[in-house]
Amino acid sequence: MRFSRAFIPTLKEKPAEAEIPSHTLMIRSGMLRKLGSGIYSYLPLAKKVINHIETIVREELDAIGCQEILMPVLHPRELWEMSGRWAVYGPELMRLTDRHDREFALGPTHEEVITLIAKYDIKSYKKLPINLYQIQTKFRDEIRPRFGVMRSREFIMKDAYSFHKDKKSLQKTYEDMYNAYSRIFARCGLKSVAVEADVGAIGGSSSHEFMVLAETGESEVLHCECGYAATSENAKITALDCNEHDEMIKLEKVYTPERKSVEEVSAFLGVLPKKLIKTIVYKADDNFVAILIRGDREINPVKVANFLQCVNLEFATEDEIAEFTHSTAGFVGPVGKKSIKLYADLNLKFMRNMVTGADEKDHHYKNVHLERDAHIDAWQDFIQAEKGDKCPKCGKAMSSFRGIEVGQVFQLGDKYSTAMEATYDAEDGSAIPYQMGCYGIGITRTMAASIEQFHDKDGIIWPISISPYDVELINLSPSDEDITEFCDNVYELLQDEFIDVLYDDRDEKAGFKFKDADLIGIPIHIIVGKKSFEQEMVEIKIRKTGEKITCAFDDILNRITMLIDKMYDEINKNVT
RNA sequence: CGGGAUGUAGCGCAGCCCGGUAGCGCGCUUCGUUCGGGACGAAGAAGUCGCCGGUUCAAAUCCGGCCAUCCCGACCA
Repeated sequence: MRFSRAFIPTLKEKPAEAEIPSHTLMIRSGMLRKLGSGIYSYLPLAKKVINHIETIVREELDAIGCQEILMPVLHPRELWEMSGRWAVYGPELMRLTDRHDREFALGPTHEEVITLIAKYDIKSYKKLPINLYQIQTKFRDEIRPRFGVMRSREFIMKDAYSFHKDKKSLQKTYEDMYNAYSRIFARCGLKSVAVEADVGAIGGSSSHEFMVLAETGESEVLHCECGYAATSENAKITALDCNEHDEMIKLEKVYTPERKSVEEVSAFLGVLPKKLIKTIVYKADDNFVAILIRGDREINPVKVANFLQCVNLEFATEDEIAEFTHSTAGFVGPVGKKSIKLYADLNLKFMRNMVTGADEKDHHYKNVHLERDAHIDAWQDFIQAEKGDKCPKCGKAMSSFRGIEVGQVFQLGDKYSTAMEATYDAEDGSAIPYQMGCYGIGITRTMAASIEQFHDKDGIIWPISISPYDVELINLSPSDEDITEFCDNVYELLQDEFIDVLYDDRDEKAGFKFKDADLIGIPIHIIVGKKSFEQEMVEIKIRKTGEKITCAFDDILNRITMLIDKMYDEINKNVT
């Protein structure tokens, strides 16, 4: 492609709307334009990257026997009623009504549609297992879209669904998909890790998220040298230090004027935060409950919601606390008889001599022992794992890094097939619900994740495997006929060898072209200028390292081919 | 949804407090000079000042309402 004819509207300045590198660079490099909050157009450079990622995805999935299909975006309400998710999915489901007042959803995921297809057309055990996928635009009405395509309301996703006669078959496909995912991200040139994910209410036996390592990632991943890795939300907690052998002291109410927060109470009473118990009142759907956790730890709302099996979980307001707990916000505590359920974190079970709110303004209790002084309705793991916590597998301290979730694999079991009465006929003629798996990859998010992982102050650095072009050919003297004729020839020579070239033939100054080239981030630049031309040489620059190689005219094709091969070798050595 | 901020030319911004002809830089068009890291000069095109209403002789500017966008939080298969 000649740059003079290409639609690559680069910008010199940082757009006001962008915060993180991938967002800023996608706009500046002319890949992306915003239509509304969380809604973007992908311009030619982005579309080429998307195509490359999709090609890798298709190759790897087809190689393990998946088949590509395309399902509708528009889903009738009745379909979502069948699975029960019209009610459960919540406001994130985009809904609309047609001229006949019939209701629809814009598909955020396709378990319902695919299960219906299977229900009618995959009737025999002889057809199982089968694994179908599509690459398509998904819609999710995120509360707060942000970071460009990283969290948008409309995005491109690859979603696959597998159907099995039993769990063993599902497990096998799950492992195949897991391996295919590892290969896909490796082939995209990305450093990724698979981490244990939340199986929660669905209760499947296994789920993993694939995280691309990046400082700006929204997820914190805890990992251990033994190989265990999980997001901080999903990581299991091992028991914290406990003072169960301390002497138990008599309960005592103390005056704590205006001290509400853990920090304030801790400082005022001169006790460590870990000796306090936080009592957090939640509104879970229409019920009010209190969760107790240790003062120095953060609550994990995912664990709370899973435990309570609720759809909406939010903090109770001060007024609601007053009305439903007969207590005072800031001084809520577990001691005595309660009007709402009390659930406590497991780590508090044997803790002695703790400090809690006294359900009375400006008062706390000291020396609380929950087993003695309160009635706890259930003990459960509620806290968020942190860096430094003990690994649940081997007990060593875990460290942390940040990551971007680009994919997830999931064993669904028979959740949807049972709900939608989707069964196959087994050998003995009985009708049995399918075992199902589902597997997603955020295509557009993967593109952004690559930029987060590989960029510098000048711009993007694409891995060769997903780069919009293989080579950028820069003619520094477009007004010079000999040089231009030479460049035209190099352009054609490379294209004849199926090397995808962006040819900067524009009548611009050298610096201008260099800046654009660095910004766009094509991995190899061929620079043709007067000085080197006279010596029958060109300059080859490696975008990633800045390394410059001089190269004789008749060696160009050879050198470029070698460089491209080398770049692919670098990537492929990480493909297992 | 709670808190904060912003909407003025394609992009980045000033002007608003103190009402009176709508500005700057980049980009765009034309011409000339320049030509290896975002050149220079000259000429030019381009804006219902987010929308609606109010106050006023007069509103980008003051007042009210609405909408949109961004940030923090809550939330997030």
